[in-house]
Amino acid sequence: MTRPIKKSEATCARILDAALDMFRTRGFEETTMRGIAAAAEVSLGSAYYYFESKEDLVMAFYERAMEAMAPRIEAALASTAGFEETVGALITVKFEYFQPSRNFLGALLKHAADPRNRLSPFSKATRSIRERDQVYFGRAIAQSRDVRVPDELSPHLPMLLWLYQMGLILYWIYDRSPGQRQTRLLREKSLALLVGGLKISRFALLKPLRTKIVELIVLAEGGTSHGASEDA
Amino acid sequence: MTRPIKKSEATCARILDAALDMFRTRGFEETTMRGIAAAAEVSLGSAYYYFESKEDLVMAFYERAMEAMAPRIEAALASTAGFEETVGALITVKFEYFQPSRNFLGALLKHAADPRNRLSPFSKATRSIRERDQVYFGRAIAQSRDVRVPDELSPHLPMLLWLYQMGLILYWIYDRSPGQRQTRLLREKSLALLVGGLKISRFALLKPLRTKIVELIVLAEGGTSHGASEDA
DNA sequence: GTCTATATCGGGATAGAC
DNA sequence: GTCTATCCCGATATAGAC
Repeated sequence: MTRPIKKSEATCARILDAALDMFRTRGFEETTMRGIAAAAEVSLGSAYYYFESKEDLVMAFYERAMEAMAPRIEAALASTAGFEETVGALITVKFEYFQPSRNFLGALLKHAADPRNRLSPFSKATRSIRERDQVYFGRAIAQSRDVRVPDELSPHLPMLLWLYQMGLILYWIYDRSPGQRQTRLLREKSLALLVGGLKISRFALLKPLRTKIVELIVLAEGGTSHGASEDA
Repeated sequence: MTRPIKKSEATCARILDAALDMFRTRGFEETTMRGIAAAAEVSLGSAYYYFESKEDLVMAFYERAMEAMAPRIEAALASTAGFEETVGALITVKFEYFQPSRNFLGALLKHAADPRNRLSPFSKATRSIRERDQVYFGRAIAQSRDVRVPDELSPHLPMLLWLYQMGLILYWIYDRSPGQRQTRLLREKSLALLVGGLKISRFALLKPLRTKIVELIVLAEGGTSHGASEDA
């Protein structure tokens, strides 16, 4: 209790390290709990003592990833570049960090569509991670001088940008072009188009369209579990 | 051989019926092959004799669904209503048909995001089903008199409408509002907005924007496995 | 050709002994 | 806290009844 490093912590870390390593190299499905236990030199039962399920190990992976990316994200936000560059940089951090785990993420995103699945980026369990990431986009918007977002749209924009990022990541995971060139192109072109759209979204002429779009966004958000009201 | 109804067909149908029933009531993961065999009153071996895997039973479900919906879809296309109504009717057929299987579809869509998974609506295995459905949307476009789609956009529109439909279905599956009211609202409003967008997409003023969007669509299609070139 | 019974394997998860 | 033994399930394989 008094010592900072207990034996149990070391065991726990050893299991997690072994798991993440195998997840990265072999993927999620291919990695077995028996394999993890063997690599960590503990029994199967011990592995389950520390992590209730294979999914729990994935949650730990998410947490670690967000922690590791935080300083790089701060660096991206600290630069004085324009809005498009800053958002592009935020997204690039993710792509670079997840590059070695691309296959693993692929296996994970099988569960992505189901917000009831703990591992889904839309689940309650991943909520804090998701919100932390959306706050980064919010800061990019707040500090940008070259793009002024209409007031009705701005409360939704962090979420929308995050969603856009998730779409890109999904595309990237299944992109089979060499070096995922296709995703890079799509990322650049779509971001330019998106920022262009935001810039003209203030035009008075577009007011009715804008209103309808915001209505739709509010409506869509209302039906999700991570919206304002949580239960049902 | 000569008799229309062979014993094997009856057995096969019994297994499929039992499976679909259990899928609907209990969900995909919770339904076991042993359970299916027991409900169909055949041995486990027999179940595997007719269906190579649990996934095969799901494929049979898809096939059945498309067959069952075909006449209703034809009826929707036969009406002389406008474009928005016709597309709305096409989509409504799906919602009504899949209503009793909503939970089951939820379990399925765990695999949806992975185009390499056979059960994914984006997979090679489901390709013919997907294309058949897209053709329906193509017919709705072709016969519509109130909406003229720009030439650059029209080859992509059946796919885009199908994708839009899939998005709505995904939303619907996880919609927890009573009677999935939320989805109905979203469906109506988004379709109106979409058709409105299509109508103004012909304006000469929007030509540069249109070009960029089409470029983006072509780019995105190029990276998918169900695009023009199939392998890699 | 149709079907049963049964054995086997790999893998996630759990119970209970120590 | 750790391990062994066990269970369940999907999947495969096989031998043989009819």
